[in-house]
Amino acid sequence: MQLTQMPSATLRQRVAVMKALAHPSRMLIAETLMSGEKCVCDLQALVGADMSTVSKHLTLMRQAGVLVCEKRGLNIYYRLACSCLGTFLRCLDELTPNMESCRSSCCD
Amino acid sequence: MQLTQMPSATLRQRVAVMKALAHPSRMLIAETLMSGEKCVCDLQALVGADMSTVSKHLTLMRQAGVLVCEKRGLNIYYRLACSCLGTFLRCLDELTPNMESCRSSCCD
DNA sequence: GATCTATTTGGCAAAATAGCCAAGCAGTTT
DNA sequence: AAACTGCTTGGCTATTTTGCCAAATAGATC
Repeated sequence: MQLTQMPSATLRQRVAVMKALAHPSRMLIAETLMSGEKCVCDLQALVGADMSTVSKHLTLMRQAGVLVCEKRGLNIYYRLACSCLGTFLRCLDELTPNMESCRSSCCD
Repeated sequence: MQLTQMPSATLRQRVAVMKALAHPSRMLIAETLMSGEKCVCDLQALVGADMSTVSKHLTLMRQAGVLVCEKRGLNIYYRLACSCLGTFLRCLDELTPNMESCRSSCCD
């Protein structure tokens, strides 16, 4: 692997963000946080996995720069760090209808 | 794992797109294709991996709906299927400067 | 029709990721 | 200060992803 051209820091940052969103539980968390911050226990209830698993997902997303957290009282609240995500996801959702043509190989 | 709420087809589609972009070689391919279509051998030269590896990356991206391909003459040309990607990536790149605060835990 | 060219597919080993349990930890309440 | 609350970390196994090689394929050229 010999990835020239783009600044590698930029590339790594972008890939980290994509990885942070490339999992059903994490995508659901991101979607949910678009309507405002939530504490870890809320997100655990949403995802339905072990608390430790959810915590690890959140750490990953925070380290990628997708989420920010803040401690208030007993709870830790997470929220989205960037607003551009919603726009992108809505665009992707609209892409879905014409998917059949995209999924097939051009050699079929 | 018990992911309620969002239509699961939408969730799966979104996750597939994110996975398709969550790899340095594939992100580089996506970035490159923003300036127009390229054939597989061009992309192999860019990425610097085995041809079969690049081909598998391209298949993954096509199946996720990120790329479309077309055969012309001896070559197969790949291009981006959606234009919204560029906007999102530029937004992410601008996010980078304030990353330090995002990466740290709120409990530090 | 044999050969060449561009690309895909199969198969496998190595590396990365996911998720559970148990244990740790920092504030809070008693 | 003991016990509780909300969350994170360590450790482990199971699953998924990655990337190479070798083999297959489809169309172009000889």
